[in-house]
Amino acid sequence: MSVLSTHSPIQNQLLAALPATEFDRISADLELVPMLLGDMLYEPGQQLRHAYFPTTAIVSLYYVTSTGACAETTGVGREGMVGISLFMGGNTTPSSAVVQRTGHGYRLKHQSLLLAFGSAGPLQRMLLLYTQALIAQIAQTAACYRHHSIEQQFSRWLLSTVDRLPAGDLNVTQELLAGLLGVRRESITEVAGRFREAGYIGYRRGHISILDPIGLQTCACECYGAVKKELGRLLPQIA
Amino acid sequence: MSVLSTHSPIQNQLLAALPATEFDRISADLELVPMLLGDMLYEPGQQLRHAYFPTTAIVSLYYVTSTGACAETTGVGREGMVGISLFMGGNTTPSSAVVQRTGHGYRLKHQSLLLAFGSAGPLQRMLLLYTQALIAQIAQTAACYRHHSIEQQFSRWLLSTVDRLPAGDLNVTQELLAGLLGVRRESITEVAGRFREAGYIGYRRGHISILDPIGLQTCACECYGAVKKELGRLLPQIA
DNA sequence: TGGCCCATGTGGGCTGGCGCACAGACGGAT
DNA sequence: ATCCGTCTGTGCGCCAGCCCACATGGGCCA
Repeated sequence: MSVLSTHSPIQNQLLAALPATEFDRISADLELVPMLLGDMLYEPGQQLRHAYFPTTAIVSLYYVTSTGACAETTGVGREGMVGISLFMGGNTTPSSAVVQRTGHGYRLKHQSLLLAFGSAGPLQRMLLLYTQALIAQIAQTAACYRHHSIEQQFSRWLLSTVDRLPAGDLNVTQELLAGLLGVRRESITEVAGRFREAGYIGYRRGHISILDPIGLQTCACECYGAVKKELGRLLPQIA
Repeated sequence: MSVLSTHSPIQNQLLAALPATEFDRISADLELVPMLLGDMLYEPGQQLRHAYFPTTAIVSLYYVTSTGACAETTGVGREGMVGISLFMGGNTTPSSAVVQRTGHGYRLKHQSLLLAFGSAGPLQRMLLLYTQALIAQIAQTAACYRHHSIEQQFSRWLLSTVDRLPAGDLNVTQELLAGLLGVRRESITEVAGRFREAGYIGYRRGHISILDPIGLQTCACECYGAVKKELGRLLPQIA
């Protein structure tokens, strides 16, 4: 099974939503890249050279505090892109981006992106709308961190992650996940145990699989649905 | 003392940073408006008609959870604008914006803003850079909510608020402030008491004045400085 | 097949922030 | 000058989530 036959840029929903003529303008510059768990796409202050459009990979954007604690501000999967600072003008951000699920994506050179963005067509419009959705997502995360329990946040994270997955289970250790959410590993272990007992999820060393999304939704806060709804409002072509 | 003699659009730092020719294109459409404590500039889902450029007023953007709890995601003063969803394309947002400090600002009709934004000049560039700064601010707030104590967050809030003020004290009750930060009123009372004792702030019924910003900084988390630094990096013309 | 590393399970003690309840006191309005 | 509503002070008990320490066991590699 060759790589060429199984991968296509239109697996990324943003790219898929572009009108054909607009897509053709950049398609030659789209470069398929493997994205491996732990790959650091950018670090604070580092100049970006590419924007990434994940297809099967998932990326986490997060902040690191001065004491070393982490907090994921949002995830990016096939519904989005990484590197909005390229067209927003800042070229870099104070946050970090790391691959959270191994997979593939397409990257686009800074120049090509700017060129396409600058022509004020559908691509610009789409990227700005996606950025607005991203803002809503980050803001929702802030409220979620402030008010919701670990159980709620964990459910929310699981649900939004399966939405970004074609299928199958996640290769994530509880340790890593706790790090992303900025909570103790033990707290995750405890909640995960409850969820397994309830039949919502299954897991073994380094793997989590969602068995009952509906059940999970009863545990999640409204943030999951709110973010999804806003993305659908802004970019109805997606999902 | 007439209103005309004491108010000018260039009291807003974004407007002031525009090149003269660019500023002239919109200046005729800028309308001075009073902004009173509690004024709701927009609610979730409500179609915006104007963008606001505060001069002496301060606005809070916040989320309300399904249980009625609030969480401020960011504030906007003379350094920024309210209503980015107008040029981002979504026209509305799931958040709310309310005036937190009485003052004035200039508003600009949706049409005029779009027209100026669409010409891809310095104004577009500036608004996008400001939006990126806003994203950084919201993301930092998320991390802050996750990891920092009420004392740290309170200090941070006070410091970033005085930065938006020409001078003088704040007309804010502890109750309102607790609501914004999404914490108990009693928690604010307690920390405020400690700060007063330390000589950092003074207050009486509904008023807070910052006496020792340097002292407050020793209590604040890095978020205050980080946000300020990022704004300075993206828009060096401002402060 | 055996060994080792790292992910997961479990328990105990601690504390920041919550919820509730009520007392005092400032200050605008009559 | 008085009154009353609202803002501020304070004291409980409570619990989610923290930090720390250690036991167990799965899975990869030699």
